Amino acid sequence: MFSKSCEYGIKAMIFVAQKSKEEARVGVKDIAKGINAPAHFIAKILQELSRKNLVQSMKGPNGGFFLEKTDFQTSLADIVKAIDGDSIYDDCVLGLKACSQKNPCPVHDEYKEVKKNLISMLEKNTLRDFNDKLNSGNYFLKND
Amino acid sequence: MFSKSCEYGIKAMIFVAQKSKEEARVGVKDIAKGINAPAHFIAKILQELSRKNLVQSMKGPNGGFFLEKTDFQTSLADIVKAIDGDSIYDDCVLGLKACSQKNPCPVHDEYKEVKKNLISMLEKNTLRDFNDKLNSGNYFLKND
DNA sequence: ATAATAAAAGATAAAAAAGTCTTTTATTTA
DNA sequence: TAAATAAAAGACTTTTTTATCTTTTATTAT
Repeated sequence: MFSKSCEYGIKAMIFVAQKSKEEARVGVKDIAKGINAPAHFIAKILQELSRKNLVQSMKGPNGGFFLEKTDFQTSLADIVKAIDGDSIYDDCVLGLKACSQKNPCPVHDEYKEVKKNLISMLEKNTLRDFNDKLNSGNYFLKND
Repeated sequence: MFSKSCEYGIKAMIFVAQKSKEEARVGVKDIAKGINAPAHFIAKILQELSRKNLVQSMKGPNGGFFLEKTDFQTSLADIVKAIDGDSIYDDCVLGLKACSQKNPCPVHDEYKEVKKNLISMLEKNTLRDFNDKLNSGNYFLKND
């Protein structure tokens, strides 16, 4: 479904959201531990997300990644698009270059519904939502 | 969503279904042209599907791949499982090893619906269905 | 039988994705 | 101002996926 980078990116963003209340910043090492991912790899991913302004960062002592208030309304779709691009929106299930309503592959019509469902899910769920879930203690960002 | 092998596999199966009426067999080269895919690559994929008995094959002159009557009821899910394994059924969207109802990732609940929708689509659509669609002339297995 | 045809099988190669390591730059604290 | 800290950047390595090439085996037609 998503690339590994994207899976890590989503988890990292949720983790930072969770930890970045009241001006606190989270370092790459903490994030890496918190989501069970390779530190250098997520550093790279977060740098990309930082360039695209989905997350903020600060160098030096007490530096790290953090979110501004408005960043909490970032949706899963925003993160996925920033990392994996628009493939979920644009690509044909069967990989046809120019699959469209007018030029559909045999699976186009049936897949359209699934896709709509998926995109709507990605667009309506924001970092704030996941934050609330994690606070309930019943959801996890790692389990091994 | 699916691996390239799986995309090719689905297209190849639909193509063979389409062409394999009345005992006719289709060669790898024809399939490759028909779905715009590398011949050796789809040969390998079809060999795998043949071993799993989703498609039949015959060597020698007038040999090639073909379907038996019962093969037409093969669903997309059958093909996907044969090539990509059960990852669509089993894997967590965020890649957690042991994500489950009791140990869910933050996206688990929301993704469950999407997944259900996707699986139901894959299970209900068979080669016969796509055959009918292609026969209508309004659907395509390649467009470049 | 022999030659031709086409899939089966397996080795090899190329490309992309995932992951690691090192150096540089910005920031803070002493 | 110097040392310490932590992200930024980019080179590099490994692994996986995708693709190609060659040899073998089965089948058919002459």
